[in-house]
Amino acid sequence: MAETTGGDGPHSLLFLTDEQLRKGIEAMFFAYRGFTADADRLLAERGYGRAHHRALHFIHRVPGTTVNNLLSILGVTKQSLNRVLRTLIEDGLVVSTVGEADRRERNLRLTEAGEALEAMLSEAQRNRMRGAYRQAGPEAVAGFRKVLEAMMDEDQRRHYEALKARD
Amino acid sequence: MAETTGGDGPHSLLFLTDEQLRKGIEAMFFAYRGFTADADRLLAERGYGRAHHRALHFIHRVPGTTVNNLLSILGVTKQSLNRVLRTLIEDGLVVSTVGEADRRERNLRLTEAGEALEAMLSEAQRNRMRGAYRQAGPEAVAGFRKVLEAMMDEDQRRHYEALKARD
DNA sequence: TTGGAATGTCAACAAGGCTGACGTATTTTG
DNA sequence: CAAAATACGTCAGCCTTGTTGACATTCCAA
Repeated sequence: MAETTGGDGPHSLLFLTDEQLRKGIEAMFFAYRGFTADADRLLAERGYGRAHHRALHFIHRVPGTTVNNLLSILGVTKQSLNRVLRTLIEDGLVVSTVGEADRRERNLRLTEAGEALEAMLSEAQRNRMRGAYRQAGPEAVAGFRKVLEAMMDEDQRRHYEALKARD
Repeated sequence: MAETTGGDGPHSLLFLTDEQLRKGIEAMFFAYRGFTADADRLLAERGYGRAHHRALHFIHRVPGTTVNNLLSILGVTKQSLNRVLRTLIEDGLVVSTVGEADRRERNLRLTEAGEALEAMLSEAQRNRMRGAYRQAGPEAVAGFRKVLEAMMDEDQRRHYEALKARD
């Protein structure tokens, strides 16, 4: 009985107190800054921002993806994405080709230079994540992923799962 | 031997593969959107943004804090913070008083209206977090926190720990 | 008393969100 | 076949929130 109401064991509900929730909220805030810090530095050196990183990341993950699909993953307007995409194309990091089945669509792919930058950013972010994973251990990592997945909106989880299913 | 190199058990290093790290990275990206979504909606209805939320949150957490301390927690420039702070003061959500020990400093506090808005935003974010915690369970939550803490920069962790130590 | 620290303010600028409107090409549908 | 819907790009304008730089004020401390 004490196990479900007052105890500290695995069936305790003490992890749902406002104070515990608040610590989780603050942890998310501070950790997200660390999460993006390294890539942000690399991007700034090249005159890019996080928006460019996001585009590079998802075009790398889903080569040949359409503009519409990217819009839905990123959750921004086409005008906003277009601005970023235009500079990436002008700079020779992304190529846009007319769709084969549906010629209204554009298929987006990274060039070699685009892949190179994506790899650099991705490596920086993986290094940060690897350090955290190693420090925390496999069980913690499983919990980490579980909580994050439960925190997503439906739409976001749909995109996340679709990406997870790839390779 | 297989336990440390090839196995899937608690001593496996398979959680450090690039693919696992990538899933963690994408989980962070999508989850952070969910994390902020509810409060963002409430803020937008009132003509505020995330910057206002962050200021309200940390002033609530450390009543009487100085501008400088807030700057260091938030990691932005004083000009950027000042703009946000000014609107909050004009709108009667924050009061700034001259410091007693050091009259150069300004002590920041929430008014009743400020506390009310903070409580509303905080509740929205806690609800989201509570849902995720409940779904994931206490062990997962412990791992979640552990990984996030390991992901922070030194400075950020310092601020995080200082806040954790309060009440 | 003077130098430095803390704070505030003005100006200018950029990234990256947003809305609304419009044009064009293409596909789908009635 | 004509009309509607879709995919995309773009122009114009607005907002928030970040940045730098310059400068004034106030106050503490050497």
